[in-house]
Amino acid sequence: MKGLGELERSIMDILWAENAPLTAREVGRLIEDRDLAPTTVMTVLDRLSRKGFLTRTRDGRAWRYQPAASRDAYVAELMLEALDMTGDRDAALTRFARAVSGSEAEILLKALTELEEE
Amino acid sequence: MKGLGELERSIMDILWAENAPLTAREVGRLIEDRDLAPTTVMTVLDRLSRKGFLTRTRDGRAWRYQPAASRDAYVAELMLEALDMTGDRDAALTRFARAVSGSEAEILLKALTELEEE
DNA sequence: CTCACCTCTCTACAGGACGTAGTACTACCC
DNA sequence: GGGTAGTACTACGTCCTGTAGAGAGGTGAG
Repeated sequence: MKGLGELERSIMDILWAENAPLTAREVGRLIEDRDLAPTTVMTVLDRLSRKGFLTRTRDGRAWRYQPAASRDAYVAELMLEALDMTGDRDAALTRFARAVSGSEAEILLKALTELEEE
Repeated sequence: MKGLGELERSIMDILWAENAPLTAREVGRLIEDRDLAPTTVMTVLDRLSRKGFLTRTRDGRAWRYQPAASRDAYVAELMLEALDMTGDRDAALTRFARAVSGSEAEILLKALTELEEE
């Protein structure tokens, strides 16, 4: 999986936040801070769907875009990818476990113990 | 933190594997597969140290390079960085926990419970 | 019907990162 | 003193990303 650029991520953030599939125009409207040309938004949406991050379906002559995967799935995949980079996964995992803050450690712990119970 | 290119990562891998600081020539000798010009290796080592991934110290006229952080630390940091990207860290963590394979889940679990005991 | 407009697709371009390497200069060994 | 090793500086092609214009084709208002 490739990483995302800054604008690409902003746009993914918008689509992840929204629950409905959006058109390019709607996405453009939701990026207030930057004053982007409509074609810019379209181009980025197009690239994102070509990269597999977005799915699009026709709505009249417009496309509606929506994330192919949830943000959580994306983040988890990034984390696994990082983990794959190391020779010693155990060491990396241990270090990671120590680095997460307390409340998050609890979340992890809970998710893991639930797994075991299944 | 920025990501690494492919050659950059190969070189980091070599330096992470070796325990001693290496010179450019030594690194070059350890990359057999590719037939790289010595200057290529030097350039990449230089960029890596400028990016903060390597530390270098003089050894006569040559530089000796060594990783600024362990690979595990790097991997853990990448994972945390991915985690920072999400709005809902708990969801991402939960998903991550489900995605790691059984033996790794145990490693994580162990590291986490050890944390609690401290 | 016609014109303004929306949306699409295609094409383009600049800047940065990275892989790759040459050149020029210095210091050292034999 | 010439080959060797090492450095610093410069360079260039490629790919990715941000950014956007041009042109085509449908669509609603008047």
